[in-house]
Amino acid sequence: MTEKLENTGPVDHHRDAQATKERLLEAAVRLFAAKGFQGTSVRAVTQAAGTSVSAANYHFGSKEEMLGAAIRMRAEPLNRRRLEALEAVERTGGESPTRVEAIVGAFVRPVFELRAAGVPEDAAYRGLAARLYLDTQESVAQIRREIFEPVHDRFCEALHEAIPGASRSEIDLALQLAVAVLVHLLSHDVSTLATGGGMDPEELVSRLVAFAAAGICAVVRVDPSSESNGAQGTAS
Amino acid sequence: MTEKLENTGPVDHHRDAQATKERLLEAAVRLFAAKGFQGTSVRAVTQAAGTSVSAANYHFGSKEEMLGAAIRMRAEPLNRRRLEALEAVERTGGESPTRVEAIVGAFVRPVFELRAAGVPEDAAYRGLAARLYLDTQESVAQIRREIFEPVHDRFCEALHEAIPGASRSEIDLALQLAVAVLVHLLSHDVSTLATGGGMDPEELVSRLVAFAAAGICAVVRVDPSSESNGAQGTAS
DNA sequence: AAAAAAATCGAACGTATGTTTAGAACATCC
DNA sequence: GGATGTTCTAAACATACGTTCGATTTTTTT
Repeated sequence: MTEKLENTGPVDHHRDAQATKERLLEAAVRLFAAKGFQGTSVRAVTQAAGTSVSAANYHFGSKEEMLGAAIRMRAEPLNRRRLEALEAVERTGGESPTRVEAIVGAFVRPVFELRAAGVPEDAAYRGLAARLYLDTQESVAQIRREIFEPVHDRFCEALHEAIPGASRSEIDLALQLAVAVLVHLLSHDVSTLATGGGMDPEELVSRLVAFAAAGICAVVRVDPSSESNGAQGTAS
Repeated sequence: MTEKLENTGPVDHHRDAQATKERLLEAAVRLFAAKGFQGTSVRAVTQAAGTSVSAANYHFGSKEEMLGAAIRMRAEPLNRRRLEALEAVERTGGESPTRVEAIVGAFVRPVFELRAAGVPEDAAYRGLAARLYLDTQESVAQIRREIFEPVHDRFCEALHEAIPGASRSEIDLALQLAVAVLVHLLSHDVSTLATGGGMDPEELVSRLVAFAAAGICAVVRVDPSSESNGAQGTAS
């Protein structure tokens, strides 16, 4: 049992205490984010962490469990901040369109504020979270569901209350699409997108929130009987 | 040199003519779509096509080139239909919000109409197109740019004309976010999403178009000087 | 200080990968 | 009908992968 060790202070039990496990986790976050799960070998992670392959399997048992541990480490502070922000929104009232945008903001903004919250290497984690959403491999999808589904459901409820007329499946679709927009921005380098387009990152996030909130409202407002909605049907 | 062979007609050079190459391409589309590029081995493709590994490398030279050929085969009809639909929209006038939705529809709807256009296995290709957008591996990203960037630029121009007040970078961001929404719907099984939510696929597509169009309009309408836009800044 | 447990390492195992090679079947051309 | 080029195959190749094993070092316990 090497599970807990609260005092991460400057103890010199041996050369670098249990730093190996932490170095492995940080290297895992960075590499999995940069090259994906399948694209990253255990050897690449251990090499980046300055240790051996067997050390990784000693601490995590398998590559998949290593990914799970790396994600859990970073996802928990994110989930906490998201729920905090949502509760803050719920305490202050507001009309429907404004409220939707506030809820979306509570979901989106914490991702970009991890550094401010004291969690380092946030850029790498953003990439990892995006990977999590994009990977369709079952073992990865399982980790994703385990970690993000409770928070997703919680935001669904909040949206449902903010948009009383909508059905549960409409809300669910709307939130899924909003998440897709966020993930897209995360999977591409945010700073590149911003500077390339002449926006500072904060403005980029605001526009993302505006896009998603407007989209959600639009999805939900569609009349359930309308069919000829777009430009052309099956024109050829 | 086995490069070109224009006469794809019913010649019976030997037992099944050049059917091997086509069987390889179809198996490649299906498997790459289902399990991604890295997750699909050359052997899996050749086994599904009922041929040998060396046949694949004989026809394509490498795994990457096999992916490229598979994508090109399916992407060209899609691109053609998208541009046709866009031209149809441009011939008919319309005010800004309606016009944006029509342009988005011209981008989105052809993806779901490939079967109607006579291209089989469209479901598999939808998955492959989504993979293309999600994969960050450079060799895959290169194929994506080569195939989709011209069409993307064309739609950017159309949106730019439909929304006169917006800057080029705003339009680019808006279209990227719209693409993200489409890709998300493609990467998950559309029919599953639809039946699970009690919508028929056509309605789902209409809602997707509505989401993206509303989002685009919202992104572009943001005042370039506003900053306190969302719900909370860095509350904690 | 002796014994026990935990942590780490180098090396190996078995398998799977993308690619290459040498040659067999087949069609086409002179 | 033999020469030629195309299409395909089985086998081998070299490498990379995730995991396991035995031994060694370090820390904790007694």
